Amino acid sequence: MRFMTSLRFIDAVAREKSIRKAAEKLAITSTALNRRILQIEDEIGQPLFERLASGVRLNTAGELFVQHIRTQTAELARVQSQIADLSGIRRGHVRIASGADSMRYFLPETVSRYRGEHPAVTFDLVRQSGDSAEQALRTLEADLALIFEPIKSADFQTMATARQQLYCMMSATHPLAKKTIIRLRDCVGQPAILPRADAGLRQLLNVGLIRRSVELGTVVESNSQEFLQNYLTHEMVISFQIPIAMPSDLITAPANDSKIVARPVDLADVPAGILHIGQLKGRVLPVAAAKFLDSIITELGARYGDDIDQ
Amino acid sequence: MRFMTSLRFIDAVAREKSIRKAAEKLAITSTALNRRILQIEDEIGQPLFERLASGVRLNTAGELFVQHIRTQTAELARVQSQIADLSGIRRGHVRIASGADSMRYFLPETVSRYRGEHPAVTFDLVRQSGDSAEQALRTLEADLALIFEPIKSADFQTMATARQQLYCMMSATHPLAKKTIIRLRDCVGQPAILPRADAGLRQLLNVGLIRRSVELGTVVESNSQEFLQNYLTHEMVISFQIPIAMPSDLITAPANDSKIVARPVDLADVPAGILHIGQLKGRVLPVAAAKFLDSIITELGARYGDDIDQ
DNA sequence: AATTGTGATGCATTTTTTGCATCATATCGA
DNA sequence: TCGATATGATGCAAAAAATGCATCACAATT
Repeated sequence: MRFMTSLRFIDAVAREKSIRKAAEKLAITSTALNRRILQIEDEIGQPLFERLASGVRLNTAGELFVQHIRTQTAELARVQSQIADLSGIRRGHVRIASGADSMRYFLPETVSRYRGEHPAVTFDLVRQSGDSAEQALRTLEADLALIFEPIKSADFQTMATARQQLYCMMSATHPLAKKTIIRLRDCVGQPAILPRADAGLRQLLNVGLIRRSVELGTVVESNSQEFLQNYLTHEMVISFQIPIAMPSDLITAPANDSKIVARPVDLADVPAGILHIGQLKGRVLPVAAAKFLDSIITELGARYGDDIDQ
Repeated sequence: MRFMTSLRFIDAVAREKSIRKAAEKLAITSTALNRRILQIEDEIGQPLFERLASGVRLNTAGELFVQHIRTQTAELARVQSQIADLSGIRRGHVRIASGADSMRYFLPETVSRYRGEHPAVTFDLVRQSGDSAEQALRTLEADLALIFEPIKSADFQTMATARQQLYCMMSATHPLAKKTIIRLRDCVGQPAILPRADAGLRQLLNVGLIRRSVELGTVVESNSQEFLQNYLTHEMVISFQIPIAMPSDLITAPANDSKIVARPVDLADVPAGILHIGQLKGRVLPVAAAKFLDSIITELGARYGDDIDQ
């Protein structure tokens, strides 16, 4: 959209906090970019940026204006999506910020099914921690966020939730694999590999461990779920996971020859965590995003039945 | 604002329903305007206007897009006003749609007082019937509307109301002037000059007349309040008016030598009408408009005490 | 059939935007 | 303390975009 150019540029400068850096990203010279900014500031009647030796920073007026730019950009996207929707085939672009949990199996499956029905819809999927996912909603870089515990911002509007019981993962030959339900006391001293402390799952687990005075033999911490899962096949260790981050049939229809098994942790030891699916409070989503949200809710309902729509 | 040019142009074409007419108003050639529209349509990916032999008309996509343009324009004005407000002196522009009643004395006085405090704020005051005032709010041509009975649109958000008792106006030498309260039966057959049927006041009066089976000797109908009032000094006729459309001291402190007097009509015959002050539902007003609305409410409170804020 | 209105388009002109070279200034490190 | 290296601002020429004129194609009206 040509008429949005200057606004896009200002947004970019605000994000990069530097005219030259933004210019590079935008593939124009700093001269041109600088001039556009000066021109807008001139039309507004006062500066939007403070000039520092290290670059630029938004002043109060700039904060207001950039906020306006971002909502207008999102609004335009919504209107465009609505207009595209008139022509029959649904078009549009959906931007999702999500923790790693949903990004493994749930989103690939759900996005793929949705694209099967609406091939003209495209997606951005950004793996982010809960905090930055909420931030992405606020800056309108994302339409939807999937966050597993905890929600911090008051701007987050939960559209659906899914209870996620903690599961203990291990090799099929691990002694604990014989049990159908795992108690934390079974795990005392067990070598374990865990996600790092910033993951919602780890926080949930920690609360349980402290309450039951259980200590694990933590041998590896990693923020790579890939690593955690694959490591299980190499050493007799336990790990923990929530259903959404597992292949969809691992619990419901486990293969007999599966090398990895998942056993639920007793809810008395660790209560179920909540996966939140939401958007920026008060925002009207583009058609494509709104419909994909429906699709997510349907899928969660099919899998976990006990969701709560809000 | 330079980046709004194309959008402004499209809005103008939508209003004029003709590229050439709009071009004339915008002081450019139809060529340039036509090209801008083609360009935007190209970027959107589909046409916004239907081309007719007599001009153009918005199609569904165009309706959506023009609606977006209008809200965006209003939002920009609000942000600009908010930014201007940062610099201390309040700046901005307030656009008011109002019936003739408030336009006579109330708005001149109120606007003038407000401008005394904030000289950098400018005003548009458009005299309109109730229906088109509501329409002006919807198309975002007006920030505030003052409408005397009845409110039709669900998009109208009443921010304040003032009860307005009907008054009978006449020459000081008119026989009825001796009464302190006028009953409708006193007016049977009296030569009267009345506003036309589209005025809220006339509708209010009609209901009372029918209820009391009273007929006036209507000698003149006019939609010019100026005419109605001045005619009273030339012929022994009665007219009707509401307080907001009278000089502010005509009721509270009438001069002894005043040629025109106002006497209240018994509330049992004609109930008080309601003057509504409101905005488009859900809209966030620019600072200047919001503050002027406060000013209106204060003034109404001082005059009529019995307003209801909503 | 002629006239009058509409929007669309090729081309020359004007206006705006862009990029290069350079300046003024602030910060950091030797 | 003095370069070295960042930053944003600015004069000027080149590139790109917008504009206006003349004209076309089409439809409705007279």
